[in-house]
Amino acid sequence: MNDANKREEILDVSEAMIRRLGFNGFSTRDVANAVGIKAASVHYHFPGKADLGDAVTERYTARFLQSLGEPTDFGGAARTAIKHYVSMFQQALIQDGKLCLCAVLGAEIGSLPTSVGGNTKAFFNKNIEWLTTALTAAGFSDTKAKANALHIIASLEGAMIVSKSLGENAVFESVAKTLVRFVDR
Amino acid sequence: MNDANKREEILDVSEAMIRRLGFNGFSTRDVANAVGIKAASVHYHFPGKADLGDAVTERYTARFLQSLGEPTDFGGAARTAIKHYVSMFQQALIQDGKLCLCAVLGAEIGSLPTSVGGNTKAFFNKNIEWLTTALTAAGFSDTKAKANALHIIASLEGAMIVSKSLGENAVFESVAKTLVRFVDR
DNA sequence: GTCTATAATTTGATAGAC
DNA sequence: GTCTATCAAATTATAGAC
Repeated sequence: MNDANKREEILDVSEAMIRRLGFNGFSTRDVANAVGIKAASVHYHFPGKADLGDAVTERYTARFLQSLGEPTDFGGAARTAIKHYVSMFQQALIQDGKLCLCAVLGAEIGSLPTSVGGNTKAFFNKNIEWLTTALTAAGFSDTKAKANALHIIASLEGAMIVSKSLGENAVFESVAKTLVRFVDR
Repeated sequence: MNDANKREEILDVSEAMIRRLGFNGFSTRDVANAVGIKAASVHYHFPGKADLGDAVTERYTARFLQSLGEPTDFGGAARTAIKHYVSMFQQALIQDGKLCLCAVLGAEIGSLPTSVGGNTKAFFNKNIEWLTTALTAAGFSDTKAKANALHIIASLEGAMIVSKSLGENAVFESVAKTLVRFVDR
């Protein structure tokens, strides 16, 4: 395992822990143990926990946006765009069994390092922009596109939390289904 | 300040801290400082932090359900029932500047004491039941009532988180407005 | 890059005086 | 009920050897 991979491994484990336990629910030692190194080595790669949080949120946002692709690629098909968007969250919850990183961080935004809070905010803004652009391209007015974008991201983030809390994927599935029908009208 | 009030004061401060910082974002010492007593005195009222979490979640759920009233009080008026339900969350976010307690706890459910996680789950189940009953009383089929109930609570919890993260109440207001129109059809 | 060793601080909690 | 005093463990690091 070379350096670059070890760094990525630390990020992988940290992201998983934040999404399962919250930013204040684990220690750098926990990360070290899971990776198989010592806590001091984690601090070599990331001086402070805030730096670790920064790197995790930046990587997560970049990866998420890249997987999303261009919002204009769906042309006039709003339903296709929304289905694609919904499937991104669905995959995270159902396959990985994990919440959206920024749903967790957003819930504890008051106790996050400033930079991590800023990255969380940026994630939401970029997602809203993506959805608004996709819906505008599908013929929605600017006002309706924005309102629908907010509704979609809020529903999905909330559905993940409720679904995970109840231990029933069916909750998320139901909301996702309702959402696709809803936006399609 | 008599005993009963001091206990309530501890609960007030603890609830506020959980809703702002998350369950792992504060210490019993923080609570003691805010109340103006010593940490040992907090432990007299609540032996462990889990007991404190239990009491906060139980009180929150009871108070929330009482404020909600009976779901059948709205008769056939789905829009009135939903508006009332939405206003409960609106008040918390806009006036108190705080998220729903269980939105925060649900996001960090993986690192909560078992009993607190159970109370969080119970809050969601009771809310879903309230909404389902209200919509059924308004003429929705059982299936549609349930699907709408899940959609409503998910949207509101998610909207609070996104809104708080972005520092814009407008996000919540938009989702609330969309939601009332949506359910009304 | 990773280790050992260490340290300052915080945290959750208890014992026992008042 | 609240306090002082205390504690063990955990947490977030840092210094310096290898």
